[in-house]
Amino acid sequence: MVSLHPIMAKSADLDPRHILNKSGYKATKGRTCILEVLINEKGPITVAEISKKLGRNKVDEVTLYRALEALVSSGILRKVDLQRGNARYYEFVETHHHHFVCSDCGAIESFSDKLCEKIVKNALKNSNIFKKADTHSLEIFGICSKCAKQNR
Amino acid sequence: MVSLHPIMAKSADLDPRHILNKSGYKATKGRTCILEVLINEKGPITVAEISKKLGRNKVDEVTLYRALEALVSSGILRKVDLQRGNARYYEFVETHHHHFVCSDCGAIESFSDKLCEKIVKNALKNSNIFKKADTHSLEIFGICSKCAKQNR
DNA sequence: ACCATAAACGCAAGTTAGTTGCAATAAATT
DNA sequence: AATTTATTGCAACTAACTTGCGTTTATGGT
Repeated sequence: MVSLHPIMAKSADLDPRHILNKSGYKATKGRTCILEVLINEKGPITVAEISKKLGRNKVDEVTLYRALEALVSSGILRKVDLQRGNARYYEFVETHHHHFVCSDCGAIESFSDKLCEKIVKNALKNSNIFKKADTHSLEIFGICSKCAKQNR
Repeated sequence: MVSLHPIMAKSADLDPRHILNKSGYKATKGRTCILEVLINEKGPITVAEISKKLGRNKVDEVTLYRALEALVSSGILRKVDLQRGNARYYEFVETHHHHFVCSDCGAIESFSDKLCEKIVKNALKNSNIFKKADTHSLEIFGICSKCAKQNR
């Protein structure tokens, strides 16, 4: 075990191997690289894009799907639907946030708003069958100014 | 043209044929039945479920997909992702609302909250690239009390 | 009521997205 | 270093969705 010089060390919660082990997974070459791609990406990305970014570390598609599913079930990744064809997107969950998506070019802008918690609280209060919320997703769709200009 | 007795008449905005024509579509037997299923359903439903509910009015899957896509593009239907496997859900858009979904059994409870508009407004104000929002989707995920009881 | 026309349809075939079972491999634990 | 158990890759498969094209059908004009 080589210890890194302080300035080189990643904070533990951004180190793929550490994250994997902490959640009871083996830090295999495959999963480490997959998680690394998602940590660096810092935004939603499709399975096909992940595969491409893996480059020479590419894994079998089955392995990729299984890894993603596992990481989602542990809350390390999040699966989001950006209404772009049939693609599902995955993103590393660092802080909870939402997306503003361009329906035309797919540009994504992230945002967060504490009012969301209030809405969830309201929904719980008014619900007959739910007593607790685990998570939520909010996406706003529109046309970005670049596309708006082009389409005119 | 037979005019219906007042008590039999559907309000125009719930009559599939009227809705179709108003948006420039032909009120074919297929599309009329498809839209009828969705109007009666009053909640998100999968393509497979729609097909089953069509019964003897079943249409080819291609026809179904093309009809759904057209109706979504006109804002008559809405496509939602309830994070249940790979199924996409469609629902008739009567009033804007959101979903509280049980991650276990898939039970759906609809709700709406005016705070959402506020969030959209905030997001627009803070955005660098969006000047206008068309629509948004909000889903809350949790375990319903029935499933919570069973799993214990 | 008939005709023209454009939308909508169904079929066949194809693509993309995601899954299952299983034997081989590689982390982690002892 | 040996053992254990998660993870991997392969082959084959299912599910979800799409494209092209010739035929049918609703609708608006005569």
